[in-house]
Amino acid sequence: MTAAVVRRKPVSRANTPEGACAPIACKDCGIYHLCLTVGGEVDLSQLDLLVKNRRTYKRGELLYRIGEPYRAAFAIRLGSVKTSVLTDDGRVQVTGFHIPGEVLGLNAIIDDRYNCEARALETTSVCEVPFERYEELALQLPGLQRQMLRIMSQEIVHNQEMMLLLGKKKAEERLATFFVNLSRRLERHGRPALEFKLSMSRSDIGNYLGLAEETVCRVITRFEEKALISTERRLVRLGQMDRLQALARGSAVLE
Amino acid sequence: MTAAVVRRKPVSRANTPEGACAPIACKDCGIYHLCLTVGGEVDLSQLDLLVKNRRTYKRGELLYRIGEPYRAAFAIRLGSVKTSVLTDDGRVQVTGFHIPGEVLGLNAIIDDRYNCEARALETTSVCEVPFERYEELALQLPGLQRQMLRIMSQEIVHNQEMMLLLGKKKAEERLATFFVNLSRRLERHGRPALEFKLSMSRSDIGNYLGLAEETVCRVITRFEEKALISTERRLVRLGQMDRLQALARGSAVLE
DNA sequence: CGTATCCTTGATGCCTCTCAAGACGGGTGG
DNA sequence: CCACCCGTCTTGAGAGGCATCAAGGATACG
Repeated sequence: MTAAVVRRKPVSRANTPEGACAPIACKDCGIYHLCLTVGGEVDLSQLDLLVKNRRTYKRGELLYRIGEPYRAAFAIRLGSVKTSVLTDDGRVQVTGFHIPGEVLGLNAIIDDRYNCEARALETTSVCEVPFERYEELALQLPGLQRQMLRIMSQEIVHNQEMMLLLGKKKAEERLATFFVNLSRRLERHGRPALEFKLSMSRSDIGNYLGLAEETVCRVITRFEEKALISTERRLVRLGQMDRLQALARGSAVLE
Repeated sequence: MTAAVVRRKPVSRANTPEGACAPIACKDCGIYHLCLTVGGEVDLSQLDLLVKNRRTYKRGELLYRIGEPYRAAFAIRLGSVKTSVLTDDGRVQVTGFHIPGEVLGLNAIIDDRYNCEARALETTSVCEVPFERYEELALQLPGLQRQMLRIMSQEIVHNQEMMLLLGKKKAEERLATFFVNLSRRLERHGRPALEFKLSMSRSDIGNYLGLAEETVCRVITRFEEKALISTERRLVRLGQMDRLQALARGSAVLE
């Protein structure tokens, strides 16, 4: 199974129909990316060492904890994961939500310890990518390094955007930004971008956005009153993306 | 000059007396680190291509802007720099302050464009590190890649801590965290850690911490009343580090 | 069908922002 | 060398956005 995936030929970067987007071969699946860049350059059998285990985590299970010795990076095939950091007195800050096709845990490669914790939001299937031989492999596969840098670079950009959001935006702008970004990422991974089911609770969203759970509810209600979105529990339909985007940018207010 | 620096032999990581800590050779200077890891492995003359220009920026001058094509990374020799990101409607979020011995602009290597802007807070001398030949060099210098990953990894950790601060901490905890962290970094670079001069304004600090300038002033005043610190304009003396640290952790309150 | 979890809405209070004004200090030009 | 000026810092008063506390309703799961 692993070998089959790894030896898959690089394909064009054109849009893939959703049906053809099997989790591990998805054009924007992290693992695929990691493999794509090295394909054809070296003996691909080496890559069997990279993608080893598949595993499923149940809702609430930890993929890794802060400070835990590095085991592997994780490419999500199905489900979703939240990552968070902690204060010494127990407060939690959710730092990100991760959907199929995304990779997490990469920056622990250098530190040898995870610097945040990751918890499955629902039943989640991942590829674990043990990188114990990372240093040697990197010597042979220059493209691998580039991919690593790219993924970490993206994370830095995301974190900077979050700092901007947490430091400068109002509640409505934060929620609008959240929906717009989630929508964009779903689209990038070939999934419906205007109607989807949230895998995280209002409480998680609030924690992520630096808001109280109740504030999240109230803002969502306001959005519904203005027909920006409609919701039913965790099912969300984005009605007016343009106005949402304007709100997210701060270039409009919800009059 | 450049060659001399580059060909410098690796030295022990023991503490260096402050006097011996010339900016570019400082044990924790970013450039030194970049060079250290590659020293002795390859033809060092290659490294002349890495560290090319020295340049001085005046207070308020931009090192680079958001979206500008990648020119170089910057190792600060003397002075200080702030980095910030912008909302579309012009709001600014300061994402970091950088002191001598630290490197910035690295993650633009992959994107080919800077993802934040950097501005000198005072007269600042930097080494510009043009990485146009980065990809080739990385092939020959595996240690270089590792250093890049380490620096980016540190930035991710810092950003995560900032998200925690911006999302969950109160004004007093934020200021305490700011002073403790700055002190730690100054110490790491062999400078006085309990008495120093801030290069940034109250307004910059407030922006960085997600607070209004006035709130920064008021909290500092409160700290002085409790004898945690003493200040005179931008000169700061940390009087009770233990209590500051307790505040920063959230495991104490300013009664 | 009961129970736990999640979501929603209301009332109240507080932390921090905003607006305002004055003090202080450093730099500059006469 | 002094006086002026402007940026920065400080403190006060008031307002507001969001957190907190509280309670009821909806949904999923065993």
